[in-house]
Amino acid sequence: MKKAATITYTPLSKSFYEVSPVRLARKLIGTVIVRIIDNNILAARIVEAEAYGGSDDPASHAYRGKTDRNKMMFNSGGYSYVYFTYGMHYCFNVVAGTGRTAGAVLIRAAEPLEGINIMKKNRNRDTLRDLLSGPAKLCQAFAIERSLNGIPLDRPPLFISKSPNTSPPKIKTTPRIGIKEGIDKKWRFVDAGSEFLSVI
DNA sequence: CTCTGGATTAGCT
DNA sequence: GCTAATCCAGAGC
Repeated sequence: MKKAATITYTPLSKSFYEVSPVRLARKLIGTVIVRIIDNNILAARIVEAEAYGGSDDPASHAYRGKTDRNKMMFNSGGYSYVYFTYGMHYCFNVVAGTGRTAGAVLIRAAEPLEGINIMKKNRNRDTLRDLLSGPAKLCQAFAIERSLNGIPLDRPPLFISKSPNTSPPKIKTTPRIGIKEGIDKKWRFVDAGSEFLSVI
């Protein structure tokens, strides 16, 4: 029998997410993403996130309006937006705002806390630092794919919990990664000095 | 309908 | 540093 989790995770309520994507991205650094799968718990502390807006943000999927793929970005906050890219990868976003404008936060990297052996198996990798250090890696480790698009994030099988840490993370902002437009905006938020970032 | 390229990663050079 | 892997949304015709 596997040892029980030593920490109890409580999902953040919807109101936590009803702020702008930029504000939400900052708030999410240090919180814990929790995945329940096959009676097992996976948990990781978010150390890197990027904000994406709506018609004001050319780097956003929602820039050109609502489509079948990006419609979750126009929802009110607290839901997942999972999309497929590069023919082989999924990325996980947290929808932000009240629903009046589009917006979401891409979760780019996290620090493994619990269920590390399952993450290693899902990733087919043994190195701790290589488990969650990128948006597609994180999805693979957490078994996040298309069927989890649009689900609420305040209950299993996937939710986000307040940081277990007492000391708040030291947050640094940088331009977003892997985009061509909107590089002037410093909408990437990282836990400065974390060993588990996608890009240092 | 067809075509292009992407909020990426891994593996090789 | 370079690029294959591999699907589908979005744009153009």
